Amino acid sequence: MPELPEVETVVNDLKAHNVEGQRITAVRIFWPRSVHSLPHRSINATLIGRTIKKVWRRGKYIVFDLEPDTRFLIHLRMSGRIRVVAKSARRDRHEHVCITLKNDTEIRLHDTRKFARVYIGEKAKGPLEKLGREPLAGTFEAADLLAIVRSRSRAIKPLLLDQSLIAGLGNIYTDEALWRAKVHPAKKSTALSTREAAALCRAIKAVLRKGIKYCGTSLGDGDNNFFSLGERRGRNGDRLTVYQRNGQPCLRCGHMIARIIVAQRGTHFCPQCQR
DNA sequence: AGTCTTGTTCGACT
DNA sequence: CAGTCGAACAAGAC
Repeated sequence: MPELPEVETVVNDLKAHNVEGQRITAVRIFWPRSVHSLPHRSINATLIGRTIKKVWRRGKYIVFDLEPDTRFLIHLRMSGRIRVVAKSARRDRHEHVCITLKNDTEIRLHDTRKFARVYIGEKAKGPLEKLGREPLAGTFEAADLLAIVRSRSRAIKPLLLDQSLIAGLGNIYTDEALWRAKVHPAKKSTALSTREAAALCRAIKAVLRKGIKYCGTSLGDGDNNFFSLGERRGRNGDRLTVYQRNGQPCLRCGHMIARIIVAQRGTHFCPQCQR
């Protein structure tokens, strides 16, 4: 599923497909619940005729800054994918929102599960305001993570997944970061030492950068698997250290990787080196 | 053919 | 209030 590195990959691919600078000429919606707009009828007025000035990422949101001043967001949730295709291309039955551009291409939201959302105009403000720190920002340092883990008393894994504290981590990269930092996913956040918090901060940045470097994680061929534009697979799946490696040996100590449930989430870790 | 699974958000409950 | 738990979302896998 798309987490920070996957969303970053999609943003990079959108830039490579030259959507920046294009004017929006039409919007077609085939599954209304995929769109959050206020009021819903103003979608055309908010988008059509405006130019996409910049595409960027905040947490797991794709942000489209428009000119004149407004924006829309896309959150891919579990199985959402973005396509940029000729507007004449036949619509797939899972393509729920099509945004036509001046150059006769379309940005299409494809989602078998229909959980992905497009936030338009006023509705695009709230989601970004609720987000916490950007983990890859240079200003996000060990001391910042330490302050966050000390500010709450809960298991470290759900804390890392809390988008209002740190924006962009999901199940995959959280498990990867905790393994790398040798921290047990169920350990109480307040019990982390200064040293552990520093290691975890470094681990978070490292696993996210690695994910971006290999254009995201695509596991298997299922419908909720991640693909970027052009059905391009991420190559980070082969490089995961713990996620979905339960039953296989730990790459550090050889102990068998375990799968447990933490905060109702499937969690992969090494019982030997993560205490 | 019904049940389970999946990630995220949100609301209810403790 | 802070944290935990479960529901809802939707469709594919089994």
